[in-house]
Amino acid sequence: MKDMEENAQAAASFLKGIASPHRLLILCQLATGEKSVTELIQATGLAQTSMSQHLTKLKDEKIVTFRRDHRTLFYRIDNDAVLKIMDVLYHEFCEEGDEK
Amino acid sequence: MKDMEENAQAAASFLKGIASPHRLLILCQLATGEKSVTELIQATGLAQTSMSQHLTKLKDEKIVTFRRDHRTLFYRIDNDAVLKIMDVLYHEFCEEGDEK
DNA sequence: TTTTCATTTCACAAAAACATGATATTAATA
DNA sequence: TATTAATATCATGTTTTTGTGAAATGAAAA
Repeated sequence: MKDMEENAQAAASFLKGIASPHRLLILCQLATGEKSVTELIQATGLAQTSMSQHLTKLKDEKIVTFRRDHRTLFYRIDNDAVLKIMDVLYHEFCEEGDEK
Repeated sequence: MKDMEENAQAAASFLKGIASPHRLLILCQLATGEKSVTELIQATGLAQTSMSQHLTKLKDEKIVTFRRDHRTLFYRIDNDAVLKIMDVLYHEFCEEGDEK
């Protein structure tokens, strides 16, 4: 095991990649399968530039990858940890588990 | 299920509560059991004021709680989701699963 | 009841994150 | 090859986070 501070730094950097309402929305869209940038823009209502920057951040953190088909880029989730975390978040924030 | 944007906002706010190297370090300390603020300061090397502000943020997000014993406050983790996420992070960033 | 200990709150500066508009790139089509 | 479609990059202003020093609070001990 490496130095705890380094681990914490790496883990925090990864978490910051997800810790944004807009990026979570993007990830929710991608959870159902790969999507083009245009599709993501339509589904989320984000501005084009903003979308592009969010995707860049997700790429930087190795959370998503993409493939090109002609002039369209299709993004997809490519990270097990993020899927597990999204599962936790789903149960915690998206299910109405409050009424017994 | 409520509105997706609201869920994303709530989940992101929660994630931001954890997405900091220093707060992860604090949470790692608390993972082994409750600790006083002074103990946390010693274990992490953070400045006193900074520690207090991080703890405030963790309290705001309902990630930790505390009890008072005389003039000492003992903090502890009080959130299932955060424990699950820490487990994922541990396997991803703190284990040397890269050799072999 | 004054002092001390443990901790929080306040005020402010520095750094990081975010959104937006303008421009660039890349691939395809006319 | 000039144009258009899909997307990325750049520059910039704003907001949010973070750290630090100074002052405040609250509970015990002297």
